[in-house]
Amino acid sequence: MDDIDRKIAALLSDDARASLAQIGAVVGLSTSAVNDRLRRLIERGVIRRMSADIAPEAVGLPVTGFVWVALAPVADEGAFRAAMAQLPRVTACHHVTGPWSYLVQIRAASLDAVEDFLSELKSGGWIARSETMLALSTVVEPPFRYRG
Amino acid sequence: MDDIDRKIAALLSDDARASLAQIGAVVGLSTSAVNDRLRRLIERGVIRRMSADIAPEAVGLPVTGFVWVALAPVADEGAFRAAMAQLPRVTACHHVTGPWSYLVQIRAASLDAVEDFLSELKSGGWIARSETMLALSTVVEPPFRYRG
DNA sequence: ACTGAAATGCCACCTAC
DNA sequence: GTAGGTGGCATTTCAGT
Repeated sequence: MDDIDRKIAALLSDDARASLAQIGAVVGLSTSAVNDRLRRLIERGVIRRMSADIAPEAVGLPVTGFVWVALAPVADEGAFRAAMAQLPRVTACHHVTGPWSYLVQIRAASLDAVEDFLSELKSGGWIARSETMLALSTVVEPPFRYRG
Repeated sequence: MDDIDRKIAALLSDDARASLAQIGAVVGLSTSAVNDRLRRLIERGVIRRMSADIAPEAVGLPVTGFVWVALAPVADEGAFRAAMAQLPRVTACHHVTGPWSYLVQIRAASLDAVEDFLSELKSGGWIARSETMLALSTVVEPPFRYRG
């Protein structure tokens, strides 16, 4: 993992369809050398996937919500995590420091859909308490992976 | 934007390097038809970019931080937003409802780097108050775009 | 670990329908 | 939207440094 590997990672982060020749021209390596490095970057898990970044509004998901979750004392934390990982509307879920256990970020079609999500959480019996915030506008946003 | 377009978006979200023929086989369309649709999806901004998803730890950025920001009353909000958009360590920045103005999400090399980021924010004169939380572990994470 | 060249195969594009 | 032909790359491989 040297500077050239990092440069390749940054280039492909910007354009996953860049050819080996194009990358080579930028980093000053032959296509073969770039091919070798790319193979290793994928094998070692440095590059997880090549993904199209979809505009969420364009697929009917204009609402971004942040849900603070305090888990119920009896909750099966593993099951909670598995459930979050499976839901396509959950774009992020972190165990965090501070007064709350988890921060869950979602994309939703509407405020009604946000409410439905909260109902699902509650009916699952996982949460003791929650607090929801909505994004009014977005300055920087990570790529959005549309999982259907 | 019909079901087939959404299917194409989801497929490319999973694998940006899928060929027109592969996509066509799944959605039941000829390569030409897929090509037309793909062109339109990109033109209309539904597909923003094709991007490699990089493992942040692999490029030396293992720490995820959430910084809640209350802007100073005199702060130039436009300048703040421009600054956030420019910083490569800022992975997300949203204007949010609730007691705080902004939620800024960062990736950092270490806790020291998080502290440096907060110092920068304060020295910029933008913020009145802030609160920082750290991710202890991550269940779901959006793709990470490595901007060098 | 990288170069350079050669070959194979595939892919996107175009035309015609 | 389909089907088919074509030209051009991109990836891959290999021998050599």
